[in-house]
Amino acid sequence: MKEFKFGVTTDTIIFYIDSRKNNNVRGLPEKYFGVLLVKMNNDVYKDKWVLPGGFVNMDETLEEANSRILKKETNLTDVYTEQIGAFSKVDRDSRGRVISIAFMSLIDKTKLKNNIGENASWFDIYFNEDDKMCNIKLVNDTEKLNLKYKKKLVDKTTNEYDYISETNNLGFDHEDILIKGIVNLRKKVNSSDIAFNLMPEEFTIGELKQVYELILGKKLINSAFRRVIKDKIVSTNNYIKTGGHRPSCLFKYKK
Amino acid sequence: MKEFKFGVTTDTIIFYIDSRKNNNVRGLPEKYFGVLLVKMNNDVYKDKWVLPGGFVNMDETLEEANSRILKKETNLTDVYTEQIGAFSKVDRDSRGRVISIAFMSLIDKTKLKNNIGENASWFDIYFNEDDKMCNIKLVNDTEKLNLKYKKKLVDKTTNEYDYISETNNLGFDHEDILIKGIVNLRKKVNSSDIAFNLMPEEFTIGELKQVYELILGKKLINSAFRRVIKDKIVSTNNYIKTGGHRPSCLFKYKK
DNA sequence: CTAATAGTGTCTATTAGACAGTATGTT
DNA sequence: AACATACTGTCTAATAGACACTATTAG
Repeated sequence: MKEFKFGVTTDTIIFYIDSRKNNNVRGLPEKYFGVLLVKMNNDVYKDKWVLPGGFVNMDETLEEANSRILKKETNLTDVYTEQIGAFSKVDRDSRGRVISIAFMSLIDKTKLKNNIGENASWFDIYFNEDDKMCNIKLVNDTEKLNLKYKKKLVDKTTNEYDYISETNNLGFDHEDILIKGIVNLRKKVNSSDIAFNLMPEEFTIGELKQVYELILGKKLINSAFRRVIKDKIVSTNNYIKTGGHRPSCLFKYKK
Repeated sequence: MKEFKFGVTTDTIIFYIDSRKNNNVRGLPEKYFGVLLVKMNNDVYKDKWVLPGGFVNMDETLEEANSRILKKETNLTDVYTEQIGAFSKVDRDSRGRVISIAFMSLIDKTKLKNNIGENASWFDIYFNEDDKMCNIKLVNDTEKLNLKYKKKLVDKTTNEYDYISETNNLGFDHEDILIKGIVNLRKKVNSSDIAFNLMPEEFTIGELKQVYELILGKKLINSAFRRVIKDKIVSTNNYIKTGGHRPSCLFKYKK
């Protein structure tokens, strides 16, 4: 049957929150938000950074393929994952006609025990955006990638935007996939509890607020944040020292 | 390359609003909400109703394939369409390893000029649901399909549910696809303007409210609805007689 | 007139933004 | 004591639900 000759891949956007010391600042670690990328080495996109992904086997579902790739890259299982969408431009892959289904996973990077592959690297994400554009900086220890998107308002009542990539600093169409993942993550962060998948078991409200701010790319109002979050968390009655001043209470997610 | 042997199809959930006279009631036509199905005739699912769909050609994107199939079934172009998700159970299609990407389209059935294919049929949708289950009746002139879903609360803060199909009255995994489309439509109806894609150019507020009620499967409060909708519509200053009583104003969508 | 549908007004409860103010630790 | 961070309280604006109320027309 002539139609059975598509290649199918999954690509997975592994968003992480990392907690580590900023050398310029005294006190406790800070939070960083980012994404795992791998460097291509055997293709026309040689040396381009891309989202981790791979071909789907004939005997597995898309979700199973995605879990397999996630485990291969991070050695993690039982990770929060959701489907983002299918990408199918005819010339998106030079190896042939390949469609890709993108997934988004959320991990707490501090939980990682095993090292990632030598071609992989964690890139912190920094936003710089306004109503017309969104610039994204992806930064690891040695490299800095600048992605630029034009924002087009598509629905004024819901303030929904289309993002059109104007750069070409990731391989394949992965700039399109990444921005779709970010938009999806931001929407869900505001309307569900998925942010807790990025947190350790116990955390302070200040840390949680930092995570929301990193994802949304803007500062939140303290009292409003506490109000919204207070029904979702439960105190452990343990306190930790933070930043050298008043200790803060550790909370858990109330499921 | 051994991986290049997937079949890829698109399946499209064509939701419609129809306006037609209910024989039991005097006065103006009523609104009906439903979905287009086609009867299989050449497969293991012979005589099962399924969503219209077809194989993606090697030289077209998923979106292009979906538009082609939509045009074939309804002769409509320029229809509001969005991607719903990819479905990939290994045994979902007996013809081989086929994954399907589902789309959702919204049409105003009264705009249709051309007849649909002889294997296709419009099925009105009726909901009967509570917190634990959702029963869906699909009704055309001669047949009635009952779909039953178990509802599982997955996120109490956002009141988000999983729907697990307990019936097998559509072919393939199309019960799964249909419920995902309905959930997606309901979410978007509440947070965007997509419902206007189901309306004619001019409509009364009462008609618009009916459409929202049909999709959401529940009655809305009149004054609250008018408050929310009033910034999205603009009066044409034309009035029509409705139901034999006070005339109502015709409005247009304010883009 | 009555019945039926169209459309308005208003009270209340809930929630978000803004921001002042209090609490408790380190240095 | 000074200051940084944790945390609370309160005013206001916006919005949704509930429901009573008025308006207009057919019969």
